[in-house]
Amino acid sequence: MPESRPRIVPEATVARLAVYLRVLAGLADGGRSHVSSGELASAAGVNPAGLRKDLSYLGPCGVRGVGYSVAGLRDRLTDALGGERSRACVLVGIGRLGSALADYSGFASRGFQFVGLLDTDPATVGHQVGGLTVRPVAELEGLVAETQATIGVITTPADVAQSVCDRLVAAGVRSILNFAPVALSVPAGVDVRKVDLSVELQVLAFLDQQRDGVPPVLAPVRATAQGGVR
Amino acid sequence: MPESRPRIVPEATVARLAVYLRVLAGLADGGRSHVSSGELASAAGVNPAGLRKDLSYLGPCGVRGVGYSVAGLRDRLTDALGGERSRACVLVGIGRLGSALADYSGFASRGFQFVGLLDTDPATVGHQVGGLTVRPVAELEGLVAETQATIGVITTPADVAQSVCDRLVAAGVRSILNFAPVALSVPAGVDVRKVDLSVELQVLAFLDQQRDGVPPVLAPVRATAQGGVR
DNA sequence: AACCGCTTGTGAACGCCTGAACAAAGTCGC
DNA sequence: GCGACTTTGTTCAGGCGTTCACAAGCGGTT
Ligand SMILES: NC(=O)c1ccc[n+]([C@@H]2O[C@H](COP(=O)([O-])OP(=O)(O)OC[C@H]3O[C@@H](n4cnc5c(N)ncnc54)[C@H](O)[C@@H]3O)[C@@H](O)[C@H]2O)c1
Ligand SMILES: NC(=O)c1ccc[n+]([C@@H]2O[C@H](COP(=O)([O-])OP(=O)(O)OC[C@H]3O[C@@H](n4cnc5c(N)ncnc54)[C@H](O)[C@@H]3O)[C@@H](O)[C@H]2O)c1
Repeated sequence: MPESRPRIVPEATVARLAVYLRVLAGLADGGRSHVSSGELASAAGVNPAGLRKDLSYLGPCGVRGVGYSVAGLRDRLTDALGGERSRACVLVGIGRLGSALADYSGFASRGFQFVGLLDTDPATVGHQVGGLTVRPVAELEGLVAETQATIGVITTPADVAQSVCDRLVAAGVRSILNFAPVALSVPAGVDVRKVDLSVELQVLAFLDQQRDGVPPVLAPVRATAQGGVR
Repeated sequence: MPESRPRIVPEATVARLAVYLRVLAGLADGGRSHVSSGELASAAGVNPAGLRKDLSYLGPCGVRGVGYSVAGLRDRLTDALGGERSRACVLVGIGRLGSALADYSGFASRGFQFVGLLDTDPATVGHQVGGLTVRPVAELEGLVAETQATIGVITTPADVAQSVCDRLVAAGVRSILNFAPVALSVPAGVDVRKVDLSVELQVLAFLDQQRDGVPPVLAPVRATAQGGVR
């Protein structure tokens, strides 16, 4: 059996692999059997050469002169990104954003299943959201242990996000997706990814201003003499 | 002395500047007058040297031996990231996610104001969300022209996201924040940033699997790293 | 069977960003 | 006023990621 080489995959590549996988799933539904790197790259919004390099981390996946087998590549990517098995997620903070996430069907189709919704607000606890009943946050530890959840999603206000994070980690969760606008500190061995929507808007505002303001005036300036007053 | 010329600022740095700005706002509310790069970096979840390098793109901002003036640096960052003026945003697709965004108060405090909410669903149009009335998507062009909105946020289903994007661009919007899981194609001069939550979960799943699969391989163990997009 | 067109896979150059060390500069104590 | 301490701003090197360009390989065709 040809052992697949466990090369190191850059994190940026992993994120793009997930995008390729989604595009491939759509192509498979459309009945396509083969696809070229150019077409796939176009649909994913990336450079064709970069896409081929990304896929090369998984070893040879395509057929030269033909392209990639849609179903074959899809399965390969699925396997590389964590396999078929469904991953249990707990969601803490069932407010406006948390409710939207809990109700979203797009996660389940990718193997991510919410197994617990937690909140402190008595007015929220007991409600049915996305087929689950919101439970009091006191049950967090028991829920994680019981369901073996590996992913925790934090959609609480910022001031309690760190304490929620600490409890999740202590309960055994090793992957956290954080929507609260704070930098969480976690022990080594725990991964945190942060989604910061305000930052996204602010970056857009900056790019907008830069475009109008002083566009490409001093792009290639390589002035090494920084001492002089400008 | 002439105003300091804006050097080329890497986009990754811009995103972090927005984070620093938020931390500084919190410190200012707390009454702090000065802060060191170490403390600020800790609160933002980055390396102190990297933070100083980021700030150096704006020219000298601090006082050696003392640190940074909280209010001074906050104002400087605010200016660098697009000024004080409030930016008008239109939100298309007032479903679960769109409603959560429209209702969120955290954007207004950073100068981003929703001036229009658009949807096609007759059951949604006319409803009051976040102080605004949802209007039919047919009014998109008129609304953008009238309000001079510069930012468009897309929270529609994926299959109509491209057409919505095209209409926004044609109406004059030059910055787009896209939550739909598709790669939007836009003409040059228009900036798109994409938020893809499924990808975030998939990356976490990959890291989780990698950790369990081949533990002793990864040399670079980062303590409290916070992912970025990058 | 051999050629030809097409597409993949990869090597190497380039540019960007990150992390650490060092020098400049300002303040506080005396 | 002066020294020493603190903290910034900058420079340097290293790693990572992206892009280009081309050789290698496969299918179809004659
Ligand atoms: N809604 C958005 O569009 C948006 C955008 C950007 C960032 N965010 C961030 O996402 C987070 C949630 O936003 P939201 O709009 O849903 O807020 P929200 O107030 O609607 O919801 C927060 C929920 O967390 C619950 N909660 C509070 N303390 C808790 C605790 N200790 N344990 C468990 N649950 C607790 C509250 O009861 C509430 O239901 C916030 O940090 C916010 O800054 C939201
Ligand atoms: N809800 C989530 O947690 C979540 C997570 C990840 C991604 N997303 C993505 O965000 C988008 C919205 O998600 P959602 O859960 O809010 O979906 P939703 O179905 O609740 O809302 C979509 C809204 O868009 C409106 N709409 C449809 N066609 C339109 C058009 N042509 N013009 C204007 N409005 C139109 C619909 O009437 C509806 O109100 C989807 O693309 C989804 O894939 C959502």
